[in-house]
Amino acid sequence: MASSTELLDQLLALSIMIDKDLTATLGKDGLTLARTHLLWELHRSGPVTQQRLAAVLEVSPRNVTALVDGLVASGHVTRDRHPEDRRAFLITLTEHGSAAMAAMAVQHEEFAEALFGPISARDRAATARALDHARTRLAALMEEHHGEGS
Amino acid sequence: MASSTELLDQLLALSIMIDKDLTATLGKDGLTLARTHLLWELHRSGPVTQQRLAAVLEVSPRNVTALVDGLVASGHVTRDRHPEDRRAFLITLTEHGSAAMAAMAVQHEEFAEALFGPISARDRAATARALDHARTRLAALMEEHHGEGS
DNA sequence: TATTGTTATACTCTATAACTATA
DNA sequence: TATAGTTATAGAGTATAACAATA
Repeated sequence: MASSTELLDQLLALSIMIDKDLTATLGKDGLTLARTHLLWELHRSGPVTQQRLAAVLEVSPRNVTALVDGLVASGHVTRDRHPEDRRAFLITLTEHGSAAMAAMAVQHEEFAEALFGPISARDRAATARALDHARTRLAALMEEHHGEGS
Repeated sequence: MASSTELLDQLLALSIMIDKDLTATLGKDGLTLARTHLLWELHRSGPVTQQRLAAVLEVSPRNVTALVDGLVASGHVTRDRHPEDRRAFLITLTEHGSAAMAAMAVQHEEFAEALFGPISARDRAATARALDHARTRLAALMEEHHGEGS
């Protein structure tokens, strides 16, 4: 009968499993979730400044410095002076980083297909509606809490 | 049309939001996700040893020591000598910890109701089917990877 | 000899505050 | 004066390895 609470618990259980699986998979390539998130953004946007990355990833500039340090060391990105603003750096994917993101895009689709492929179109549509509704509601709730907090 | 990939992305986006909201909410009570997870297990099982907690939470015994240290300091649990095994400790919820978990159970249901309450029974059932299927498939995948790894 | 938990050590993610170089 | 990024400092979560006390 799927009560709201059961649904939430199922969602959380699945999230935790995905997180664990992803962490293990990335770990084999010497990557972490946080660093991969940064690489993924770079893949989507092209070269950007660290300030920009901090805004998009919603983490502190200090944190971006650390993440980029690691990714430079692992050869996934380069940190070059910005040609027009000598205060800033441009973070750019190396070939290695690009290849890793291209492979990840493929894996991502395969993963999605493995998890949800065999499900009926009708159930997929219903699930999309439910998740979308939950996301909208949660965004509203967080907006309220934000108001309270400040 | 909700492709598998779109569904996965929606799921991931919602997971991240829930995680963020939960972290913020717990933070107001001086709790963290990892410590709350431990408290929740204690709430379900009653007093147990650290070894037991390490197994259930799937983290290292060393990590449990650190988590319990924090929870003792915040007054959520007590660490008492096991009456029958002098090597071990029994971790027990204090009244404060019990009250926190009782309140959390209520909040959890309210949260689920806010997110999924307004969704039709039919869509909830379809979502439950989809999530359950994904969980089962993922468990199988992880089992395979585990075999490869070792 | 096996188990329970700790100390020692280390890595990652995260944040704030103070500071430097540049705009 | 404002912005980009770093150094300094700190706390949480996580892990392995070596060790103590007890079984």
